Amino acid sequence: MARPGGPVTIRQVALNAGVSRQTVSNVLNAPHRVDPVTRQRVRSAIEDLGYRPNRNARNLATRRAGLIGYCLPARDTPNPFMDRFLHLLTAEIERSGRHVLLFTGTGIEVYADLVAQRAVDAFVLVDTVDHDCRHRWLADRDVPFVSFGRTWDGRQPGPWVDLDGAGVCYRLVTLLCDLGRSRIAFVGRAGVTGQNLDRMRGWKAGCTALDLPSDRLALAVADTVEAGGAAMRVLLDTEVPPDAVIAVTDPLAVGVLREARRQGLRPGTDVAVTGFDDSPLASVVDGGLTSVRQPVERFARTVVDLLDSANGDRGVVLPGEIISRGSAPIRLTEQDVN
Amino acid sequence: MARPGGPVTIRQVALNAGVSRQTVSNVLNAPHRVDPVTRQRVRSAIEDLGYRPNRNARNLATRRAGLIGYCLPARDTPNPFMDRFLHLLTAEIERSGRHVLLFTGTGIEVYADLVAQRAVDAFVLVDTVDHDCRHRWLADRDVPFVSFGRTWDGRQPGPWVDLDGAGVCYRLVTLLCDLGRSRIAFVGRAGVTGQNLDRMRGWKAGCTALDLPSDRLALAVADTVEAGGAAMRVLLDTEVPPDAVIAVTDPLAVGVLREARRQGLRPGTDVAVTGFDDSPLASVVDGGLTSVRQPVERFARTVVDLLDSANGDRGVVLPGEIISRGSAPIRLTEQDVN
DNA sequence: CTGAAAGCGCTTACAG
DNA sequence: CTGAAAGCGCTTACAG
Repeated sequence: MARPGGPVTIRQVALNAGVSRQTVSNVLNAPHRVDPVTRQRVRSAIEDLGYRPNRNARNLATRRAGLIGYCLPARDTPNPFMDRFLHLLTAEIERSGRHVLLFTGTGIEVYADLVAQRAVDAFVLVDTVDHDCRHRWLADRDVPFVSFGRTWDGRQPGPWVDLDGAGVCYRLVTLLCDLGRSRIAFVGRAGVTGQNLDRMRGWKAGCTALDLPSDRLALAVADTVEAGGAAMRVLLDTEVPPDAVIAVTDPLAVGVLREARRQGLRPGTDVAVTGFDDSPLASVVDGGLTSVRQPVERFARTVVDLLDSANGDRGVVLPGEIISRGSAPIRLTEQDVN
Repeated sequence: MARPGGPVTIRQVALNAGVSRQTVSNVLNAPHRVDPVTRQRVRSAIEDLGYRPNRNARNLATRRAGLIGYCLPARDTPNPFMDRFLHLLTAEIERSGRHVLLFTGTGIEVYADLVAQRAVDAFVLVDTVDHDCRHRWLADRDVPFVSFGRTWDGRQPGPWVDLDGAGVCYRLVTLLCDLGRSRIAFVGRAGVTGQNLDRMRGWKAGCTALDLPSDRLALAVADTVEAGGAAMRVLLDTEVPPDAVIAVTDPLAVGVLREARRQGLRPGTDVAVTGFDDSPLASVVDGGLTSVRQPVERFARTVVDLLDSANGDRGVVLPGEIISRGSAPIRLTEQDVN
């Protein structure tokens, strides 16, 4: 394995097998072109010497990088969901001998730099924001990419994958209604983003379809337990308080839950509460928090599929999975277990 | 920026500046060697054309990769602490124009492959286990690496960084004693690892130094809330139950807390509880969980320092920081706020 | 089927 | 200080 005299090159394999370097290359890249006998001989030499083509040399010749750029942004609060996604994405990309190249800079100049250096073949865009400028910038320069998340601005360039937030919220309303709930509130985030609006839309549509009121709405100022508690305080400070709350994140839901308990309400009984992302919080909360699990494996797989299929501007929405726990003991039907 | 005719090469810069390609290269890599006037002219051309050297070509010539390998292992349970570390490490490495290359395979053959392909310059080893075989393998082949975590087997090859677990546990005992606690228990993990033993050693040493008993010990079978609860049940099922518990992880501490409450004990009052890692859980728990925060910024910085200093087999232990919350309202002194 | 040639885009000694 | 030469280790047409 570890030869003296540095790493093994294609020249040594060629010498060892008694062929030219081109033939070794052909065995690796176009095996059908070389005689089975020669092929076997070369393969033995490769095996014996533990040869692996030098990545940089190969990349230079093929004008590829074998790397996919991924921005790992600074987060004020950890996001286990995104970390899981990164892991699965990395594994998926590895299957084709490529790897993920990580960077932290968020400015477009960082992308420009990576492109100019030919350091990556493509990008996977995450933490997409409304009107994200990266998509257009990359598309204009013919740099391949796939977006995890939408920019919510009409004609989004490039392929993308996202959760069907409206769909799962609609479904939550239906299931909460089955549970006998009729005053279903929604706790979103202030500074309404496309994602928020999407989920809110599903909630509204569900309420309308079932003839339930959809006027119980509170917006939290941050994605924290405290902000969730504050939002719940607002909701409870009305004539007829809600008997169910759909929160757009788990921390908010935990805050809602805590405030409810503080005001003497029994979670799951007096008020049903649901969150999003099925974070570790959800199972640690007393009694458990019902939450929407995102199909993170499918997201990762789909992203790589789109990356490799050059599928134009195709967008894919995937359904969320409702995980029922004590905070909202929803009875799932076969429709919910895909 | 985006020129027709593909990306800008060094040849075009040379033409544009009226010099040879070597001179352009020198301006980039040994500016002192070229005449200030020429240098300025070349720099203008670089600027005008938006030139950035092709990474692969440069790498091939310099026999470097500009990439640091990092294995992102599959986790059954999310680890926000390690994810933070990865982010900080990436940022730190970026400062020198390098990047992190991610992979998921844990077998040594994955490392061997990356090395043979010259895909990375070095590795950062995380999720180190007792008697980890990677360190010796890499050291034997002169592949640079730095370990985050110890192998706990005597002569560990290569530089490493780790938490002073014994030190912070010793300190915890002292502070809990100041709080009037005299029956301080320890909840570790079964299948005792070096990390466990290190922390346990600190706890034992602290108890001994203060003339406190150190016989209250329970081992949890998994790193979960449930296992923590089970361990606490064991500890409470004795003649004189503990009035303080040091748990080696936050999930275990949450389990301890929950079990205590279930048995009618008031956390922070009847029994003080501390955890490790200052995870999001710690601040979400009612009243808050006192926890040991790891100096993750310093870890990342130190790892990169060691990576670049070729500092032989130097090992660095860094102190933990105690974050006091309701579950163990420890009074910190200036000694604890470094 | 196989190999001699050219080239990928840089850098590193080394003459001038 | 500057440039002609050689080389990094591959691959890709293209003759034979």
